[in-house]
Amino acid sequence: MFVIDVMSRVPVYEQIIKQVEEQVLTGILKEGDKLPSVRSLSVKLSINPNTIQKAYTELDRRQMIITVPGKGSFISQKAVEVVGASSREKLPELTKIIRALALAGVTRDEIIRNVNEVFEDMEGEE
Amino acid sequence: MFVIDVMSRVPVYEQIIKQVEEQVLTGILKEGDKLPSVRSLSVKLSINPNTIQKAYTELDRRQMIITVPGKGSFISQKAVEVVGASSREKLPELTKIIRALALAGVTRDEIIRNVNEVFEDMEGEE
DNA sequence: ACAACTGTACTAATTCATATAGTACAGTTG
DNA sequence: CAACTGTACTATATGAATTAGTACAGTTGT
Repeated sequence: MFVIDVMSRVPVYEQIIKQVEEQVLTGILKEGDKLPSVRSLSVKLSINPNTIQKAYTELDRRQMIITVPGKGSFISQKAVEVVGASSREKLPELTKIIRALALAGVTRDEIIRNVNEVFEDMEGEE
Repeated sequence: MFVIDVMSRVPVYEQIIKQVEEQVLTGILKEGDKLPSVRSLSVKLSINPNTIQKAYTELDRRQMIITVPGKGSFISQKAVEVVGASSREKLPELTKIIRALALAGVTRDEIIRNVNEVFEDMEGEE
């Protein structure tokens, strides 16, 4: 369900958040789907429960999931909308990377080819 | 010369390295240019000299600069080549961001428009 | 009612990279 | 010789991330 790299400089709780977002976007996780419980996931990943809880608390704050005490945490109805909006905020980041690549001598055609490849790959997956 | 954000999660020494790389790529820094001395830069930026030294040591290890004990640190002849090569390694990162944007509903046209804008802006600057 | 699950809250301790502080040594410049 | 340059080293401090442990409360199924 989740793959954690404990050596990464990205905090574990952020890795979890990111992977939930990705799986919501790709449709792996849909509205109403239940996330693993804090305790069970902590066992599966060999991560302290508090770290998992931190991720879940943040996901709940963003309204990506709805947590019901005693029942569990579930993907919210607004999840796709929320993560879609936050992803759009990455457009400036895209611009920065393109600039860096361009300065390094990567051509416009090369980048556009890359863009097209990504879209074609994704259409192939659907 | 350098702008440091001490609140950033990116370490100060990495910020310095990044800005030297950028300035080499944009031509602000050219072969033979002298970097500020470790001590003077530490005063300018109000950063501990050891932090500056860490950045310079790493730049030297990458052969971006050549340091001459007693004289100073200078942009190397290989600098553009080195930073260009490392920037190319960011192509996979570009792919990841494009995927995320695409999943979030950003269209192919929208992204390609962004690519073209960046290149047109850069041509305007030259 | 009870056992086994669920989320939540809280304090304390630990770990680690980053950054700071201070000192010392050696080469260069004018 | 004074004032600069880079380098090396140890010790300390800081703060985020993580771990550890405990406790409380709601839900589920038998």
